[in-house]
Parts: sequence; C-alpha cells; structure tokens
Amino acid sequence: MSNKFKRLPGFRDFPPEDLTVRAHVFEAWRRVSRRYGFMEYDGPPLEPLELYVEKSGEEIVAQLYNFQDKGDREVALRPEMTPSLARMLAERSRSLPKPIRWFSVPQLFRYERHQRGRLREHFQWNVDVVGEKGVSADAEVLAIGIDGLRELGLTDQDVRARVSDRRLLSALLGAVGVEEERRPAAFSVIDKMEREGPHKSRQRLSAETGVSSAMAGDVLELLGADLDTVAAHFPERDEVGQEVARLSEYMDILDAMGVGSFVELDLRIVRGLAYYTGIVFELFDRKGELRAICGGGRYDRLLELVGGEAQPAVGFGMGDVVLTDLLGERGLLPNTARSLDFYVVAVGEELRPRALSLAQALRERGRSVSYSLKRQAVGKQFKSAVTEGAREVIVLGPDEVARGVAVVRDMVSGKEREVSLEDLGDDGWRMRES
RNA sequence: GUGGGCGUAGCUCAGGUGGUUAGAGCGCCAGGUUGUGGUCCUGGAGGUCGCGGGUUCGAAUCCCGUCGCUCACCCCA
Repeated sequence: MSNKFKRLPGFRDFPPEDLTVRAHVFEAWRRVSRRYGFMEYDGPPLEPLELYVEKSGEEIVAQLYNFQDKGDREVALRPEMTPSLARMLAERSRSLPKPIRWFSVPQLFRYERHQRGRLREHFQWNVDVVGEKGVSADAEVLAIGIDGLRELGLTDQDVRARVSDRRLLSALLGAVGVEEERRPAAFSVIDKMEREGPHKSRQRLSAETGVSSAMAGDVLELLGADLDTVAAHFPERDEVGQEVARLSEYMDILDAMGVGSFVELDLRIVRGLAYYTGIVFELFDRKGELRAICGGGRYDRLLELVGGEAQPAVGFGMGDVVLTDLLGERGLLPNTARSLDFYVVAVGEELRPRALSLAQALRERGRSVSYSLKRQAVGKQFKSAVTEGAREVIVLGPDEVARGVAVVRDMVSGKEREVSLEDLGDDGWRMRES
C-alpha cells in the first residue's frame, strides 16, 4: 500500500459494507435492550487513569491505552464501561428507582498487540442491573445476552453460556482449608486451568494455597462436575449448600425464561476482573473456535469503591469483533447491497427539472430515490439504476409526459406500465395495483 | 513483549535458477452516435513491486534492517 496515512494498528475503518454489518449488530442489541426495559446511556471515551487502577484488575491496567494530556493529567481511553457506569451511578443512584436497568454500546480501547478477535478498539454492548441482589437479576442479565445473540440468528446449537459463582468457588476452597486471603490466588489458578492443564494447575494450586496436592486435585476435578455432585461432596457444610441452592435457583429461572438450553454450569469460569463478587459467566461459540463472545457477572462492591452508595449490581459486556466473526462463519451477516425504491430516468435534458421535482416528491413521501447527476444517455441511466439497486425505474419521456404519464419499469420482472404523473406523487397507482 | 508465515494495481493473484517500457481476471471510468439495464465488444485510468540500505553492470526476484498484515505465545474486553 502506497498510502502514507495508514490506520493505527488494531483500529478499523468502517466503509459502508462494514458499517452496515456493525449497524445490524447494534440495532439487534438496542432492540433487545429496550425489549427488556433498559435505558441507554453513554460516557466519555477518555477518562482519568485512576478510574481503572486498582478497580479493574491488573490484566486491564497493564494494557491500558493511556498517556498524559496537555494539562499534565494522566488519562486513559476507556478499556471497559463499568467504572464509568459506577461513577455515574455513584452520583445519582440514590435518587433513581431500583432496579436500575441501563445499557450502552461504547467503543473501548486497549493497548496490546492485536490478533484474531482482539483489536485495540472494539464496541461492546454493556447491560447492567443495579440495585437488586437476588439471582433473578443475574438470570435476567444473562437472558438478555443470550437473546441478543438469538436476535442475530444464533441458536443454542451455535453458542453456549458457561456459568459459575465466585461465592461457591470460595466456599469450596474454604471447605478444603484455603484461607480467605489465599483465595484470589486460587481463583487465578482456576482461571488459567484450561490453558495450563490439570497437572500444572494442581501443582500451582497446592503451592499457592498450602493445601495438599491430592486435595488440590480433588477440588479441581470437582469444578467440572454438576451441581448435585458438588453438593454431595460437602453435605455437612452449610456454606457450600447455600451457594449450591442459589445457583440451582438461578438455573431454574433461566429454564423458566426459555434459555436453559444455552446454559451450563462450569466452575472453571472465574473471569479476570477483580471486582466480580458472585455469579460470573461467559458466552462461547459451541465449536470453541473463537474467543469468548461475552463475559459478565455480579459486582456488588464496585459502586462503593468509586465513592458511591453501596449497591448490588450485575452486568455483562459483549464485544462486536468475535461476534461478527461468528456471524460471518454462520452466514448470518446482513445483505450489504445498495438499494433504492426508484431511479428516475429523464429522456432528454429538457425533462431533467421535471425528474428532479418528481424525485423530491417521492422523497417527501419517504421513498429512496436517485437519478443521474449529469446529462447521460438513457442506457447509461439504466445502468446506474442497476448499480444503485433500484427496484423500479420511472422513465420520463417527452411523448408520455405530454400525455401526463410516465413509464414505470419493474427492474426484476422487466415489466413496464404507464402511470399518470399525478398518481406517481401520492402512490395511488401502487395502491390500485396491489 | 516473544516467535513463525506473508507484503506485486481498489480486490484475487501471475511474474522457473536476478536481465530491457511489470502482467491477467474482477472492479472502476469512457465509448459502442442522446427512449431502456443486468450479456457482449473497444478503449482508458490505476503500481517508486510495503519502506530503507546492501550485493551486482543490472533486483519485484538475493542479503540485512524496518514498518505493516497474519497466526501462535503471554493475556484477555
């Protein structure tokens, strides 16, 4: 490429075909959000660096797209939306009716080497319920995420949700003797288990927590089991039992909502962000070829951390990159071809004014209309009509106009008929025909 | 940040072992003499062969560097 003005690495242009796809996804997200009664919000793309330090977890902070502005402020392009949301709510959650149901479609940024499904910039559908600590809120949030995918044509054959609960994980670790302070380290081991494999994970868990290697192995094995099996292992522990009961209720609600076939328990899901406190989940393509499409969970402490009123909260983020890749693989991308209702052809220069006013009249009625911007032979104008995707061409010729009519050609069937110029302006001819 | 692969027109790619004005298809523009498209025919625009340096009489072709793309690792929205 000889263009010296290149895109920054990891950033995308959106020419019309790509923007059509993006808009298709955004529209589905927004439709589903509104269907569940959520209100859209937004915030600044540039935030004080400190908003993310310590609240988001090392993973995000290490990859912040940050710099110093001209006022010597340390700033960062937002890597996630939740802290901004938390700040907004810290200022006003007291005065809002609960539960608060808000969503957003922000563009987020991270500074890291890009690869498939992971760029330096992406758009992310954020959905949050604030002010409700019961599992029905957790369930509703996951259901919206799943519905967002269904809205785009994906089914339970294409995607699945893997859900876990940090409270249950914590209770399990406690049950085998892992101290409270050691549990975050244990979470980290569990989070990496799928990549590192059972042997290494067992060694690391044992080393990080002090429990025996055998015990560590037992715990890790249990993470892949179902709820009943987990419960059966700790009949005497109230804490584990309560957590199991809660997750069980959560699953029942999802079943009742009709999305149960998408959901599986998987205690190996932890999520990297530091602020999650309860149920966490991730959505994946069934084939497991792509990265997570979506991730979220409960974060009951975050509002306090940014100086607001303590409020329970649960939400998720769904990025557009992996999702669009998946839609592409499943042939679910929208048609990006151009289309027009009408193309007006003027036969002879004298009729151009007439063509323009007809086009305007149709546009005022909400029709999409185009015509040649320069003097052109009729054949040329027809070619343009095809290029622009016109469904019908209206031909204004001297003979017909003299008789008060125009020829309307259906570009699919090739059939032509005469319509009076009077009727063309108000669609009366269309009504009579159909 | 680490490693592998790749980098020729807008797109997909040709260009044996280095040799004169770098090619094709598609797309784009213009024509095929101002009343009808999706086929066809003709012509045209468009490339400092990613960039820089080196080897050579001579490099798209070999060597080094660099940038970019891509895959994997790290990590994960």
